[in-house]
Amino acid sequence: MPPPTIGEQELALLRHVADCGGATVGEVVEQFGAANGLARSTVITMMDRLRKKGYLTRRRAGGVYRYQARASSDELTQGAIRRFVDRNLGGSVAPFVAYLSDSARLTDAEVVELEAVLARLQSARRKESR
Amino acid sequence: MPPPTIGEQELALLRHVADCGGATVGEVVEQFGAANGLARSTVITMMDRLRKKGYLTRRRAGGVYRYQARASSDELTQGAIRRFVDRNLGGSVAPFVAYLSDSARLTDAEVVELEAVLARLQSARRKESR
DNA sequence: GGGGGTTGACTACACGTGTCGTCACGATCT
DNA sequence: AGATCGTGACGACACGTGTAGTCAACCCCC
Repeated sequence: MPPPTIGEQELALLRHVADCGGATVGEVVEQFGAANGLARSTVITMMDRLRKKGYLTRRRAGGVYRYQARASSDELTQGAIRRFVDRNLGGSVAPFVAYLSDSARLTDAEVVELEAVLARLQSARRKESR
Repeated sequence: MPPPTIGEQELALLRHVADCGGATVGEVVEQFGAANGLARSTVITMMDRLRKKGYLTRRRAGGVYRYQARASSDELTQGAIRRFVDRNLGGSVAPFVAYLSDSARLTDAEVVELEAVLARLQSARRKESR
């Protein structure tokens, strides 16, 4: 069984929990729920599904369940990107690189990071071909 | 009304038609349909939905409809990326830059392209700050 | 110890998407 | 003309996701 799919809203919620490093339903409702205009029952349903899909764990703590994400927010994001690239871009990141071309889309910090990434990439290539 | 959503399979089909620069149902079935194991009726349904959503146009040509994509394959891809970045990455491409770090994911050609993109970006920045 | 708020399990419903079958029609072949 | 074949319009169904209401159980405070 491949990892179950995740909807966009589910991913957002999952990431929120991951960022908090664990939270109760009440907390999630207060933060994520309120911010997104979701009813309490909606939040519970989503967390339950996420749990059944294996993305969340929970353990009783003081009469209440405390949920925890299996993966970190970063891992989740990387996974989402991987799926997107595979399924929508045919596995090639070239279109994405083209997307980056629009300078307005990158902040200065991102450009710097991109430079660093590229430098790392280039040195890795050199080593390989040696 | 924002542009109607598109499913992954729909996007793939739409892109196929765009790449062909117009095609009949029969052609799409033969190529895209066969390649993806889809029944003829499935292809027709999808093309019809795409048409109703405004992504495809059609005109009768020799007793048969010939469909044409409104946008080019590239535009579609860029649009899909934009949506993905907005909805799943919170509008920031930083996570994607991090994703690029894994050198195994880029071909040599992509690295070269990335260099070019970065060079363009850097000169644009310089100009801006001058 | 009884009430009122909190918590969680269940059920439910709408919509989009993926997938098909069927049926009627018009062109074709013989 | 009759059999055949491709075409297109519809209707249909399953599943995932987003969203919410209800109801019973539980806990804390007075």
